[in-house]
Amino acid sequence: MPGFNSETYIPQVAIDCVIFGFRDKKLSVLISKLHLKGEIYGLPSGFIKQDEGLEDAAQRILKERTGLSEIYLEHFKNFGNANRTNRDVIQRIMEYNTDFFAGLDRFDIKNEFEWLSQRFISICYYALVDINKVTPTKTEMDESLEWYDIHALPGLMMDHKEIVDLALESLRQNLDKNIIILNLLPEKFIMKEVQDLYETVFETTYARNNFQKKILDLGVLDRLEKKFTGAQNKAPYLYRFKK
Amino acid sequence: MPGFNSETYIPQVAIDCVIFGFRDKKLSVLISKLHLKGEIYGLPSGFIKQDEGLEDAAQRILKERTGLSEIYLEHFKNFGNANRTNRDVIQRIMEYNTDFFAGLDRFDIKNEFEWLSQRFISICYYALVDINKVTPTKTEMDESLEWYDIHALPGLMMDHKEIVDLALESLRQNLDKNIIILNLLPEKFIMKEVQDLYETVFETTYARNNFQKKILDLGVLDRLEKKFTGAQNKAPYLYRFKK
DNA sequence: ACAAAAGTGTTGACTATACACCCATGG
DNA sequence: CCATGGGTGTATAGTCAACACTTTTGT
Repeated sequence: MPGFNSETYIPQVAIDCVIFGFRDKKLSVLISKLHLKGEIYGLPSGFIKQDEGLEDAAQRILKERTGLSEIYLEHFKNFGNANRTNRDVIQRIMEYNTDFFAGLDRFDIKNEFEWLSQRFISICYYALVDINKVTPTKTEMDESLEWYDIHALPGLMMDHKEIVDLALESLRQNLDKNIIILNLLPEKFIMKEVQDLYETVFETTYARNNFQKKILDLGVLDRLEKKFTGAQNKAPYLYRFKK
Repeated sequence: MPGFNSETYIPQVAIDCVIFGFRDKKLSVLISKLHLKGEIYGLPSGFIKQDEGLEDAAQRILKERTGLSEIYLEHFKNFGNANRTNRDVIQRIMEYNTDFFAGLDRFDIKNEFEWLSQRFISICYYALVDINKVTPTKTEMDESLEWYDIHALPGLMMDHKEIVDLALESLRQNLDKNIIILNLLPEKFIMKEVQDLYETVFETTYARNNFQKKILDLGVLDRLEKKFTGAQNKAPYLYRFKK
């Protein structure tokens, strides 16, 4: 385990990241499973180094898990109830992993666990990534790090489910205002993919022709060559976001 | 000075509040001037107690300064650059107030100033209050606590000007979505006051009749009795927000 | 030639804004 | 009875969704 202390990290403040990806008409979130026993699932998270800005910390956490730099991310909420701690989770880990901890130095364990069981404020970001570019990379804490359909998440620790729900709500609101959807798509895409994405995020359907008109009228897309898929129908155009 | 330490407060995290009030077609913000020499102006702020939630801390800070409870408030941004400290301000205070500090115990000063000169993350809220109900109340840190027109603020310490600007931007966005404007108005008001408020916040003008229609069509107002002002014109109706 | 799906054009409903008018109030 | 500002109705323009039609592709 890494050395957690207030020399290197800001105490009592954590960053939690809801990383959204989109594929096959499904909106997915990257979820980590701890490599200790007890079936503990949670959002990718980390702490803020003393010599590091908030967004920098989030970008570092994201880079560790996805391999990507300069990810689009948005702060959407702080969580900071007075009784907001990891203690339940840590208790459970201790119970399920007595064998593992038996082999470790008592002082080290005490140190780490004291840090982790503090009352924590979580600064929460959601990130939008091109799922094709991501290679989920486990940290030393993780047994697995995988995409889960946002509607089929495993049970998450602490209030992480609530965090995901709020991230989705926030994403919806921001999608209406800004053109950030591009971050979830590959560089070139067809209009149907944009429509699928919107329909997935908002859980509704749109009329094909009106949707196309609405998006094109935004004036943010360049029309490129056609995409021949082999299907026996008219080939759709590829688009790319203007720079 | 109060005893700052990590037993009672979460270290390296502060709360800054932009408190908005409205009167005479002016949007105002409550600004504190430190009672030490050096002309230091800043937003009402404070720290989070270990046994206190984030919003609770903000409400406490607001109550101390305004006397009001259950104030409408909204978190709009965190500030957390790596080099974000009070050190410049503290340096200036020290220089301007050598006489004051000469009389104090060295250890106490060192303690307080070490706390205050840490690298800080600011959790920023804006609050909307009925300016008539507020009695600005100085804390022991303040020489004055007064309303300033948002367009005639004194020079503010650190990045507090930037915080105010972002609060205003955030307020504008939320006004469009939600009906939170009521928090800036007295219980009973006439339509012109609502229009003045919108025009002040958005720095524009609206057609009187269409504005009235738009607001009434929202269906959130109860029409009350007329308000006779003594002016030689038709008396406007008073309104109140529905519960 | 035909099925499937992409692209475009047209209509009608709804909404927002501009314009016009009438009404109450106190001097 | 007049100046002033408040309240309401109507016409027009602009926006958005429903419908209809044409085009392209591979079998």
